[in-house]
Amino acid sequence: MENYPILFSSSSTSIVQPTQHFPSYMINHQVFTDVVVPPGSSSDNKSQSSGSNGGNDQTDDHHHVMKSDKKKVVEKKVRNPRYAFQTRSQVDILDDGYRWRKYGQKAVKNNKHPRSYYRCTHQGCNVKKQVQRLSKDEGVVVTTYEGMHTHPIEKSTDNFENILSQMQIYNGY
DNA sequence: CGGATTTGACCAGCGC
DNA sequence: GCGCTGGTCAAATCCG
Repeated sequence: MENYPILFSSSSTSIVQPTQHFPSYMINHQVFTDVVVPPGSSSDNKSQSSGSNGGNDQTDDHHHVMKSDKKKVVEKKVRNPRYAFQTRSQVDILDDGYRWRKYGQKAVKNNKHPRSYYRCTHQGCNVKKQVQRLSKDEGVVVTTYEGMHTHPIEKSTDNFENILSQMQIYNGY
C-alpha cells in the first residue's frame, strides 16, 4: 500500500476537527479522515486498504472465527474512519494522554522506516493507531488513529517533561 | 514478577 | 491459484 489513505486527494478525504480529545499540538496540524465508502457505491477512492481489519471500535472483531452459521455476516466491508495526523517531531511516540501497547511493526514499501502498530490498553477500548514516518524527510511523523476512545484519559500529562516536549513541538522546535 | 515490547509466523485480500 | 503485502498474533524477551 504505497499510497497512504490520508493523503491529499481532496475528493476522497476531508479535513475535520477531531471529535475527541487530542493534544493541542496535534489540533493545529493537518487532520484527515478516511471517508468510508459504503459497499455498492462508487469506487473512486481506496477505501479499505487491505484486509484483515481487526476489529475496532465496538462493531466488529471478525477474526477467522466466522462460525458455521448460515447467516453470512454482512457489512464486513466497512472500515472505521481513520484520523491521520501529520506532525513534525523527532520522536515517534507522541504522547496523546492514552496508554498504548505496541502489537506489531512492519516495514513499509518505498519507505525505509518501519510502521508501528499500537492498541489502546484500556479494557474494552479497541482504538488502534499506527505510527509511520516519512522517508522523504525524517522529521515528519504520521499518526493514524482508528476508532473512538470510550473512556477518559488515563495518564497524567502534567509532568514537566511532557509539557516541555509539547511546547517544543508547538514552537516548531 | 508483571506488564510492555520484540519479532517472526500467520492470515486475509487483492492483483495478476 | 499463487504470490505479494499489510495487518495481527503470540511466544520469547526485556525492563521497571
